[in-house]
Amino acid sequence: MTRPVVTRFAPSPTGFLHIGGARTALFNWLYARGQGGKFLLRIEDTDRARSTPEATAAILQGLAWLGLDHDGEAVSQFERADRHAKVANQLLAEGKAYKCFATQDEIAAFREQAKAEGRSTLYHSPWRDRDDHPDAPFVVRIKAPREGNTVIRDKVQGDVTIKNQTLDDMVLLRADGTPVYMLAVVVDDHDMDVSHVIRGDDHLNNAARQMMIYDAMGWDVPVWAHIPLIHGPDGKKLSKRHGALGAQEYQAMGYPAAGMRNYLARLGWSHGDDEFFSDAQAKDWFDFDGIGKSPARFDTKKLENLSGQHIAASDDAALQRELIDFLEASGSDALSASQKDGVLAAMYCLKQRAKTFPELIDKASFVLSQRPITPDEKASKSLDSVSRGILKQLTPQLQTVTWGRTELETALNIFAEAQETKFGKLAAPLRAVLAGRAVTPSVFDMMLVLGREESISRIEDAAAEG
RNA sequence: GUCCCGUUCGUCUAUCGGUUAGGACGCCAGGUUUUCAACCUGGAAAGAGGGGUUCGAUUCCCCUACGGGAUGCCA
Repeated sequence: MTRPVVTRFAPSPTGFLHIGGARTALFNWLYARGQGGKFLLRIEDTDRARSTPEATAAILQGLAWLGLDHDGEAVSQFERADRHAKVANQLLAEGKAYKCFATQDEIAAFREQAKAEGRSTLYHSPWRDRDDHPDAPFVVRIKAPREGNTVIRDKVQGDVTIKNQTLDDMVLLRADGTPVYMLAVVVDDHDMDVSHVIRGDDHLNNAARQMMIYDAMGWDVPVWAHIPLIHGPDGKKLSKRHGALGAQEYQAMGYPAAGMRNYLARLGWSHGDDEFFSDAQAKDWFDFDGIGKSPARFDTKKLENLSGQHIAASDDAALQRELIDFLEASGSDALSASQKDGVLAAMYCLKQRAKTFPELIDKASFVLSQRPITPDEKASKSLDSVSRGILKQLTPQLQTVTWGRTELETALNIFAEAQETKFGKLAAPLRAVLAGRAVTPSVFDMMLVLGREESISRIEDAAAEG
């Protein structure tokens, strides 16, 4: 029996979209999209004290940037509290759960003592089998099995066996009647028809607890896939101390979303020796077998490399669009129409050597500069006297951005013909540019002008003058 | 404390009992290049430790060490 594939990403809105969360979302998205299933989003906002609308917005924004589109509306877990309570009460009515009147102080005291005596801190409520119900606040606890084993059939971790005696009668409903996370996830995942639960392996132990609820309700258990967490460069658990870790920070640093997706997918998952791949390939290849079991560290250098490859492989127009979006998001001055045109025209060449959008901007400085351009002193010093002279002479003409490969090729031909003259030496850098191997603001600006029809006579004049 | 998971070059990883342990990023050297970058060639670099099982272990089992997670009326 095969259920339609439904995955979900269920972050709690207590902060920005963590890079680890982003990867979890990506895995869920890749699997759903690869299997022709659905990818749902659920905001786990049952912790009213820590959940904020700002955090929800940040998470939504992060997912949007990464292009991880979800199906349907995002579900608010908090709004489903009544449904969760209903399930708890059903369990209560069926005798599968019970009211526990133990106070938090009592339990805390028990745990402390148990710890001091080196015993298990597992709390066994005396109310599990009592019928007398005092008129006092209570929580609803599930009756956990005390014998046998629970085996989590995990697609990543394999079969993990948990002894039921290590499971406690976990709380389902708090004293104030609100549902607890463990209950909420199970009910929501069931109600949302989630077929595959792909999440961090910090939930591996929880799966056994959650299975108690599935069993008690007679529901089908989803397929589990607990993926290892991402660690910081020092191998320790990821925390804010490691610096920029939110998806938004990486967006702000100018990494293209496609590169980020590729990098994140490759972190902890592999498909043979494939390193650089497209979304289509990732969706096609993604499987649980390729997921490693050990935590991976975030490596900015590799992210940069992959980002550079994605920028280079991007469609010019799409890249221009993304660049404009990036500038907009970063609050930079908007580009003028001619600057946009110039960037687009230059893209074929620019994209070959930028790893991030800021680098792309940097390489495009000759296009973005205000005309006329004042020759770069430092750059022109590296030219020989003749070239410098030409550059100086042509400076007034450095006011156009209408150029492209055709113009460059024209210029190259001119230089090739002038091989015997002093201009011959400029043919090399020109060829380098055409081969996509070199570009500098000064040289490019010269070329930009030299390639123009009306410049030819000037060049010839200059050549004649020697 | 108890329970669960993990451990291959610096990093991400391949290997599903027999390989000179492969690739990628990074690094080093050389080449190309009017700068930077890019590019080309080459190089250094790994099975945590100890026991088994086996003709043969990185691979299977056990122990130890180290790392991580869980043990909440947090998610």
